[in-house]
Amino acid sequence: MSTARRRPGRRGADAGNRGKILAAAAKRFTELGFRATTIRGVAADAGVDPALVHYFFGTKEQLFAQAMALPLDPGAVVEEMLAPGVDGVGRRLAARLLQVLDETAPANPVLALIRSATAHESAATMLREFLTAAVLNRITAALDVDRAELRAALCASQVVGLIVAREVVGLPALRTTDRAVLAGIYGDTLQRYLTEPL
Amino acid sequence: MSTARRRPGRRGADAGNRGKILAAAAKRFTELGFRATTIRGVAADAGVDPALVHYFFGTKEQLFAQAMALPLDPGAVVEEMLAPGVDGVGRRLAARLLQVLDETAPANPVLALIRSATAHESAATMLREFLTAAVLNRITAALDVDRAELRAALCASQVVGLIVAREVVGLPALRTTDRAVLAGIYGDTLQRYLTEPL
DNA sequence: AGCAGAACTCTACGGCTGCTGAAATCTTGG
DNA sequence: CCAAGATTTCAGCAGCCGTAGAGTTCTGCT
Repeated sequence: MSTARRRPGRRGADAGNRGKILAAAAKRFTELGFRATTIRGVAADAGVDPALVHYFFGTKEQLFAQAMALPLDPGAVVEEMLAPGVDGVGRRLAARLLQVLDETAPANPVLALIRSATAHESAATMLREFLTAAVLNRITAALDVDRAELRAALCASQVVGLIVAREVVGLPALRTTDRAVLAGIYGDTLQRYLTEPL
Repeated sequence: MSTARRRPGRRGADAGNRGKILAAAAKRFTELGFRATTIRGVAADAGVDPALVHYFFGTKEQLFAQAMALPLDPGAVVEEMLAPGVDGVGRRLAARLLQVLDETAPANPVLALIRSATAHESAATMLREFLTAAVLNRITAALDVDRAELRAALCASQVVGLIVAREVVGLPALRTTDRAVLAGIYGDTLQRYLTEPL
């Protein structure tokens, strides 16, 4: 039994294999990071020959860039955080982050970048640019405070730490404690990093 | 030229290859994490045949455990943090952490565990136990506060975040800002997590 | 209808990995 | 001084990996 090999050649009009590959790649990259993700594994998830992955997306690095590009679109979130004004922006950030962590666990794209940044320099760069330029610098710029870059970095360090401590290290207290309580605690920290005198 | 292969057989009485292998393994594990470290690479650093690594330490996982066990001995540090009393314990923790990060960069053992925890479950467990049981729980226990486990986890999240943001992501502001300033900011956060009402 | 090209699979190459068994060499105890 | 044991290298197995090239089948245009 078993192999049941499929014949080569073009499939039906809307095979959608390109999309399946992209989805499978995003999933595996987010859960395993760059290095531990294999083209063969992605292809297996998508029900496709590994060579097809290469045919559509080129090298593994190009696949990574394309699979990770889509899930990261923080523009709308930033607007939403800033809309109600400066007061409580830290709290809103923390609450939103915890919500997203719960909803997307364990396949959070930022977590994917963190995992990959370990062994893959370009992922570290993607993550650095995403954290600062795409999210936090926008917030600090809108708040018009001094030492904006430092404030953004402080926030990033607490955000990253929360993600890693919860999802990678798996500290139990961060999983069991009520989300609203955590949002309050971390919100105070972020608010201080953003607007209080340093 | 080159190969200049060495003949097999026992070396001089105090070849010390076992120690060389252990040191090379610790270095590579700390800089690259578990997965990206190869036995062959460790052997090359130690100037030794890869098979000798297996002869001394068994599997790669056993080598990891033995190479990482030594650098993590936080007992004395904890005593030192608590000695002057509760006031300013957060500040002392932050200052000490930043100092150690500077001195050991980029080969910090905790960073090694973080890198490895990505792809290696036992490293995640080691890190979790090290962070909570070996360090932070001792502090919270000595402070006699409520919600000790949560407080320890909060501190761990900020500590881990600082390490990752600085050493893995490489946020510039965290490298250029004066160490004392950072120690003050993070010290306040840790102090709040440890002793303030939540 | 016919043809260009897109989609798809097969096979395979070269390289790297952890790990093993055997042989070679040295040290040490008797 | 010789046997037993410790250390060290060699050679290689089996298994992954990313990637390339050639061949097969289907779609869409004319």
